[in-house]
Amino acid sequence: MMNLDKTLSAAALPVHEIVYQDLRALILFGEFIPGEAVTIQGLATRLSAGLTPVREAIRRLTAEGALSFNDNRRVCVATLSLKDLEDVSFARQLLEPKLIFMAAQRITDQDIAALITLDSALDQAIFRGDAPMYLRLNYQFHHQLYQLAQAPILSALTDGLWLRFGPSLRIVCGRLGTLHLVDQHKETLLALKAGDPQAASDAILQDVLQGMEQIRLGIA
Amino acid sequence: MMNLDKTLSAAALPVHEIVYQDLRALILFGEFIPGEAVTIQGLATRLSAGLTPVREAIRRLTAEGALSFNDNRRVCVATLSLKDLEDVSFARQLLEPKLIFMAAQRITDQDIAALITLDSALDQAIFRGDAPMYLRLNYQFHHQLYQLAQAPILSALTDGLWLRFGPSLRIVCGRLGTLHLVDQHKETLLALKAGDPQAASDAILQDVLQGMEQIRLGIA
DNA sequence: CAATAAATAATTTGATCATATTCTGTGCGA
DNA sequence: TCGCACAGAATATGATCAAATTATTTATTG
Repeated sequence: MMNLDKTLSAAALPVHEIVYQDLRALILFGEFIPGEAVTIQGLATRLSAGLTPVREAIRRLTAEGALSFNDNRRVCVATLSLKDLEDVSFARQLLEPKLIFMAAQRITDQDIAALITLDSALDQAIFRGDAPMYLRLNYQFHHQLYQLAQAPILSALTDGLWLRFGPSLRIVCGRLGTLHLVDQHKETLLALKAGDPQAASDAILQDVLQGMEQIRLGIA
Repeated sequence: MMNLDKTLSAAALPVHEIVYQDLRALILFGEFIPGEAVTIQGLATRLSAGLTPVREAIRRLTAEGALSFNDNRRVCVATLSLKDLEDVSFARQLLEPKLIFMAAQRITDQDIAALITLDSALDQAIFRGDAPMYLRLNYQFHHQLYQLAQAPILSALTDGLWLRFGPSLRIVCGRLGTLHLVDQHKETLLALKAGDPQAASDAILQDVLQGMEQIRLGIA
């Protein structure tokens, strides 16, 4: 007989996978402060899991640069220096336009419609001043495009960069609010609708530059 | 009293760290075949470690793309499709020249001397047909340059790419031998000695292109 | 009877946890 | 200031359970 869990709840993921995703979201969407210490026990309690799965999730996120493993064997949320931010920015400027160019070549009208819906919700979140929701939706907007590019390795690299500046984004929003936020999503969507990969690529580059500049202002 | 292990054997690293480094080297230097299954228990036995540290190392390397986590919850050495190779190649072409440009700006005569020594040993390994040694030294040559760039994030990204094509490199050497191998290390070293970052950057780009092309021939 | 398919048993492997050990930093007292 | 003891935290092991694969047996069909 077919396992009901698999059909209903997506796949019955291992606990270490669930913990990873939860912890990833916590870091990505600003539940932690850069430099904040995290303990295995603390996370196990917070996420209702055992020590081993938490340990595995921590190692994964350490490999991705979201957490840092100190000499003391303690783990803390990675901090982002200005120099680090420049490196992240450099990498995003190279990778993200390429991904969006590829995505634009295979995107369907249905995909575009979904992105428009997402972008509307994003605008509303900004208007409401809902920073956590803004962070989630903005990430989703970009992440969807990465997936459309059908380039797993480049997507993984670019996705991983978000973990580096995720915690700092929180500070940006907290300090400056959300109303001032601007993006190039409208321009990107127009280019996608027009079937113009180069224009979409250019628009995203501007979006990346704006985003990175906002973080620079926030952490400076 | 100070711990003697720390002064003598570098730092008394945790087992999970040692296992990670060992396993990383095994993957990077061709001890595994792409697609080969790895078991937790098998690695624990092979590396004389417990299950938990091995598990942690596996999660780290999975996050880096060296291993892949299947739906079966089994883990195997990642394979590299031609499409994947193109993506890796694209990323290396963008990242590596930048790193070497930065390295060239801060490199010392002492650093250059060390690289020359390394490159000589590399030539000898090629001449002897010692493929494993060639793989190690070639990686070291590039890795040293990454470190000189003083850009931890870009270095980590670029370093991680080696894990993607490491296992395939082995096949290249095994199938084609080492004697035909060519690189642009001499040109790179000349540019470094001349204090010309752009020339060093260009030389490394050629080296990357050659290297990626060799893999393309190997896995095609 | 042979061949294929289905069911079941055995083995391997992964996931998780409880527990013991080791490490790190800190505060106390000499 | 130095050394020692203690508390908190990370580390590591092995046991136990669950899932999946493989091997074996049984049943069925042409």
